[in-house]
Amino acid sequence: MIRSAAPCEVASPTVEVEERIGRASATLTPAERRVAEVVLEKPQLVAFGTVAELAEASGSGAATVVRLASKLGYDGFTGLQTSVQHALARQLRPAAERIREPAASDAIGRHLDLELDNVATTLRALDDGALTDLVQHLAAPTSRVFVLSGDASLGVARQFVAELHVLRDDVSLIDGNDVAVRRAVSLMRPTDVLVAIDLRRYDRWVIDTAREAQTHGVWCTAITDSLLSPLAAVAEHTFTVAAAGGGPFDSHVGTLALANVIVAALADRLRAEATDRLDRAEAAWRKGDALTDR
Amino acid sequence: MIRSAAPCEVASPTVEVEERIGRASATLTPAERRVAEVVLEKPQLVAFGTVAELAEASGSGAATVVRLASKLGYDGFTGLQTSVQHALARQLRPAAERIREPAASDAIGRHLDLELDNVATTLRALDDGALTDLVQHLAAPTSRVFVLSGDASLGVARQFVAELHVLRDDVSLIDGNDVAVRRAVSLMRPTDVLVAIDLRRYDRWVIDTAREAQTHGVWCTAITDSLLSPLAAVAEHTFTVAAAGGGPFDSHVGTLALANVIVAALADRLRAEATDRLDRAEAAWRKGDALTDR
DNA sequence: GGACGGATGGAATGTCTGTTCCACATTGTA
DNA sequence: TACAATGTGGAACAGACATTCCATCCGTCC
Repeated sequence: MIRSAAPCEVASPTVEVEERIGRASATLTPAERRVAEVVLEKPQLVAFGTVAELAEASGSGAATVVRLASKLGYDGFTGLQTSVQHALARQLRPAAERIREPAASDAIGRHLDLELDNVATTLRALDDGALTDLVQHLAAPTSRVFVLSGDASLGVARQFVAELHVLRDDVSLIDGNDVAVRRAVSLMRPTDVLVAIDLRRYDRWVIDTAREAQTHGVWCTAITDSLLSPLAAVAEHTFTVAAAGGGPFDSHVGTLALANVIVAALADRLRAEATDRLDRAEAAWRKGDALTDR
Repeated sequence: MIRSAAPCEVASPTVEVEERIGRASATLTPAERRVAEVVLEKPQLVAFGTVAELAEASGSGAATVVRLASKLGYDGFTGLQTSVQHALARQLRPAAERIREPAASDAIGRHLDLELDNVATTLRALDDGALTDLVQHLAAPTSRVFVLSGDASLGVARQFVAELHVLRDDVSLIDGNDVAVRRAVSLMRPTDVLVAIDLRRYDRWVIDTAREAQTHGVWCTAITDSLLSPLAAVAEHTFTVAAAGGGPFDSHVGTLALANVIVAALADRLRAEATDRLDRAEAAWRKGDALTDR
């Protein structure tokens, strides 16, 4: 049987160092061995710590630490530390960069990795408290919900609006020419809720509109690419999305995944009313025979 | 129902730092903002690097880096560095604790699993030959491209249309009332291309419209949930998508990922014309000062 | 039992890094 | 246009660090 030769390339934090320690383990003195054990068990201590800390953790002297590093073939402790740092950095790289290394296998696979990373990064960064707060505002029966989006994400925003609108009334997308947008904003009330969606290379009119809405006392949330986004400045909560694209455009897959979570959470909170609305829509479809299974 | 208070301790690489940057973002000077961007994008540089390196990476001086750290409330750069180190160390805690991540009993984790699966299933099922063929038809300069979508996926379809339209002319979404739709179909020609998007509980009008288009000799492609879909019957190629949703609606994350792949492939094939179109759009935006970085 | 060799940790040293201060540039304003 | 205020980076300074050297200790062999 030919076993695949260790396909798991993630490996432990310090492949390079482990190998050198294994190779030299026979020639290590007792004190050096204690240091080596700590290096293997707590790589962070090597990556972030100092010679003195590593010496204390292993119950030895600073000189022993440096001697071990030299014996392993490194240029002093600094060399060992650099090696461990590189290993750790490689392990926690956001996968978006990891992909470009292997000379891009097939196009579809590259997209797959990219989009998976977009979804994972976006949803892992999602703060539960902020989500709950947003949903609470979206669920308020007295509020009206407005969605504002840059041109690049307009389709996804429309998808978001459409699904929100199934769950509750008074959901609208702010869109159209300058006159229409300004009118819409001028009619906003402090009880209203705004969800603004825009990624870097921000549309100026979106930023301006969001700012204007905030001055009207509207409760704002931002879905954007960074906490340094101008949208974040006007928002109570900011949800950051990963949007690395394999083509000429940003990918809004992460944004849509986030939208799905928000919609699902809102549906959960509005269960009673939402199911009623869904049932009525269902009845209307059935009456008109609008849907079919085949 | 008492919601579990979501202890979810995973968090993103630098939750602490991110929060502080978001809070202070309004008071940051231009140079400080550049530094902050690097801090958010490359935490490793802060954790492993020095003030000088961070200064160079952000194109600013060492003093600015230290000032930013102080402004964020840290005790100098050292404090900022320590904070990032702690965050990174938490993130890469080996396997033992991270195994909980994919399991995920909380709502967000459930969505994460679902959406990852949607993307993976959809793109893994994507046939390279079919994709190439579709792109070839989409790239034909004599063809006109029509996109047809069920109501549930209309937003994603609009996103698809918008991006296609940046790459080439004559792309339109078939939408509107029955009269408008029938007129649009009646004017179709055998050289045209139709991409029909609809998932189970198919919209009858979408199926009918697609069939009608086919009788006009239009080259049809289906993006749907199954090869048994009625859309598949009229299509030259059928791309199946996974759309399991955590809420009351289907998730169109997989569909959007597929759309991204198609758009990217088309952009690749139309490189010359597409970049020209992108450049002209860019010039127009610049002239009107429509986009901004902050 | 004494002397030798290696191992070990403490202290001195020189380099590197973070911090602070100040002169210069840049922006906004009268 | 001139002035004021703020932003900004270079240079000096002080501290921390890795490194090296050396005295001490322990085990071993003669």
